[in-house]
Amino acid sequence: MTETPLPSEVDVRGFLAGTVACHTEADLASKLKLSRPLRIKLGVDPSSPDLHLGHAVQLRYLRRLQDQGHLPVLIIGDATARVGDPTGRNATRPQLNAEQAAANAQTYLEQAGQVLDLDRAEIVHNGDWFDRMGFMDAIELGAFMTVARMLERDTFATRHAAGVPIGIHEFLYPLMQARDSVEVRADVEIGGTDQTFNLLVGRDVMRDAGLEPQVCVTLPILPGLDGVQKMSKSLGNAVGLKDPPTEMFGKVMSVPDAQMAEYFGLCTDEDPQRVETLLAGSPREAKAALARSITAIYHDEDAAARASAEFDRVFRDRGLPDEIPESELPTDLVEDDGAWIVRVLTHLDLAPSGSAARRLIKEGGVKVDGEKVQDEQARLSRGSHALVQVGKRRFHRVVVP
RNA sequence: GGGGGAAUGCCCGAGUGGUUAAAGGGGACGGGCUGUAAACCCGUUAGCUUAGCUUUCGUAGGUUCGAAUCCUACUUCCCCCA
Repeated sequence: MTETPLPSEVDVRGFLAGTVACHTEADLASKLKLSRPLRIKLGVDPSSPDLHLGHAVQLRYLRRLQDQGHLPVLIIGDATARVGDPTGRNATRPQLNAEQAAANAQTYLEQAGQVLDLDRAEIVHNGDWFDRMGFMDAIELGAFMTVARMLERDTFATRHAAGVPIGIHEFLYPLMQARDSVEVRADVEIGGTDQTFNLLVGRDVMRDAGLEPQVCVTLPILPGLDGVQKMSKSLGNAVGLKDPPTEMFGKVMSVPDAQMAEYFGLCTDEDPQRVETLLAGSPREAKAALARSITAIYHDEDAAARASAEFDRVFRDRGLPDEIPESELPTDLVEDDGAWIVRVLTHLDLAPSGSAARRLIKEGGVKVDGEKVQDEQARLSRGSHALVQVGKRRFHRVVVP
């Protein structure tokens, strides 16, 4: 018994396309009826200066709402960054100092601007209000939460059970985030599904402040390049929005096959029909299309095409990349019979230590001018130019004085 | 305040006097293969011009022919009781 959807229901569906959950749809429907731009809050902690595709999932969603006429309210969490969001952490986060937070915030905005139109967004820093609050204000905020409720959270439950310490300040984090919602009078707050608890606390705190509770919309979490854990810079499984084209392309090529569909959906604007066709075909081709599509978003079509061509050249055909760093060896590295390969490798940072360099040679991972180096004692003769290669993808041209 | 426990290599984690530079796993790196920096298989994973030497198991001392393993003090952390 399907009924004809009311106009607001249509709006709700459009609003929520691609999201995971919404608390509550009824609230959202009534907010949409206000026929004014909704204030969409996204809180970001400048804890790490580099944004990656995981952040972009949220930014891209925000961009869509922005294009529907809503107003993104970006909260730069310079205060919250100094506390550290415990979500998903099995250890207390390092607390940032004010300068680090400020510097990170700057680069954050630069990168967010690749996705969002910052001229049509409101940007605020939560230090503006938290720095003014006194200790008693914080206590009052703390009265909002019960220890039992906090301990129900998986993050804390796990840590508590494992005997990993939990700082009191970490309990305050969700309350700070909730307080932000009051300050900016958020209509809607968005975040990853792992943020559900934090988002919902905002509803309670807003209600108490005599405001309409915000609608909480959660978005899927993008898995990292390992295909298992969530994308995160500290896990080293992230594709940075600032990554140069070839690196971005290459990293996407290392996404496990099973995650391709998810990446297409969350990171690209590709038409679902086309995606289906691609996924039905050669996985190699599909992934190349994915990599190209993503690279084009953060660079341009041209750069993506070049990155794609270079990838084929370097990895499929075992050729040389476009740009190879070049440098001249310092003279103190060069002896009468030339420059010792082990020293050259460590000097160029192609190996972290002499022992590691020797190991690489033993493993057959070092080539000079395309020839595998067999002898650890090999020298690059004086006055020569040499192309040094380690593994499949690290190249360096050196001039031996 | 009282009692108990823990600190090991990039991470997790075994190891309670002697082939222990330290099991196993993860990660990373290298090789092979390929459809890619997927998957799979193999190898490497402290430093040092390396058949050898030096340093490493929270810190500082001590016992011993010999210690990550025993003792003392210190530091840090966790748990339980109050």
